[in-house]
Amino acid sequence: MRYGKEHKQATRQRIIEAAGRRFKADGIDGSGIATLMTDAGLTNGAFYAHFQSKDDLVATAVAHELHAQRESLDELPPGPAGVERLVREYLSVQHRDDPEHGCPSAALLDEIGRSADATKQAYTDGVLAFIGDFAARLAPQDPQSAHAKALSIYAAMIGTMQMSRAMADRALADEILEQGIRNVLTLLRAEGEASG
Amino acid sequence: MRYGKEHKQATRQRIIEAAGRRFKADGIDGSGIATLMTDAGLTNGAFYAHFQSKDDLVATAVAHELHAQRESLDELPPGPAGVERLVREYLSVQHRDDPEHGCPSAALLDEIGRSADATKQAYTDGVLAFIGDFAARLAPQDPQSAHAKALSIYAAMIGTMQMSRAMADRALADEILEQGIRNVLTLLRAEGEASG
DNA sequence: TGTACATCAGTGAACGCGCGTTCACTGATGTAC
DNA sequence: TGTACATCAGTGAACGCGCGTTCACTGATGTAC
Repeated sequence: MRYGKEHKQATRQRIIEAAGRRFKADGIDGSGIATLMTDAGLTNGAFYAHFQSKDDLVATAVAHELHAQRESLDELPPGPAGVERLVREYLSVQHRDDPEHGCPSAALLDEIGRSADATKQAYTDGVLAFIGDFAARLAPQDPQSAHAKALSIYAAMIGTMQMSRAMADRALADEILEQGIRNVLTLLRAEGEASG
Repeated sequence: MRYGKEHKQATRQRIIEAAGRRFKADGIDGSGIATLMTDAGLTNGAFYAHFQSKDDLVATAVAHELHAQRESLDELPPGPAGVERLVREYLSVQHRDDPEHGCPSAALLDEIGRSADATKQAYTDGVLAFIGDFAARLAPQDPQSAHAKALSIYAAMIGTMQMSRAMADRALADEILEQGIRNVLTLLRAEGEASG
């Protein structure tokens, strides 16, 4: 099996994307190398031709997930309508019931806090870039002062989503999302309080 | 070794409390039975005299952790000063750097969302009781309408703490806590918006 | 154009280890006489 | 009061299994001649 130059890069990318999904679905500790490689259509042995270790893949996948989340901002309409749509999509039943395709922070944040330095560094870099873009949408004329507000809103959405996912009762879980939407929209409309 | 009637109950309680701390420090998936039992001063074999399975202990420990968090509310002074102290203690550097003795939701919420039904049920019951007491502190004359506000604030604090713990840079992590305090105090002072 | 060879992405078995769980056993204590 | 026995919380070795990681090997393709 000898392939063109792009082939290995494409395989690596396939592993990263499959791993991102699997991590979000089953957790980092809950996802083994053999499963991750099967997801990518390969066998376990090939893993170490692409990554130094599981930690290496985790950091890479976390960076990729946040990059994708950041890019998804580009698909929103400009202005407050776009931000409101983001909030409603984030705190939706669809997102809650499909963590595999959802926010990496909502799925993995407490585990990332216990991870190796490289993973925390990848998360830190990724979240700062995401929050930067998010702040630019909140206040295009003064994104810097909107940074704190963007971060508060992101943190609130993460906590709310995790709480909804942890509920044993579906009606209650739905209610938490609805209250979360109202709460975040209130935060959005409030001017400046959290940006000091 | 034959002991009095209280002995076995006391041992069980010791396992539950040690497990709560270990889970919060290393995660649920990251804590093995042998380690948990060593923490409690026992050997692995004794575990199944106290619990049906690891899942059984997880559900029991989660319930215990939320009960303890609820009881910690009793130590606060009454009125808004007590609530503000809660927020400042929750979003403190001490709490961030000592997850072992901290909030179970901040340490474990995404993992609980992926756990067995019994664990989610224990979490649901525990969090409702905690939020009920918290709401009573927010609005002693109308705790029911404060329920949504209490939940929003708790979710925001959880997300903020997890975010701070995931930062690779300590100054940035500290800043997130400070911004979180300002944000939550603003939410507290806002009247009614999130309680519809 | 046809053949021989080098490359190297991917295979699959194996490594030692810790996992959750089971079980035959121990031995300090409470009870019976 | 002293001895024999029953109890049962706790021990520690073992179970099969999946973990992260290593490695000798395969075999399709690109290159050299």
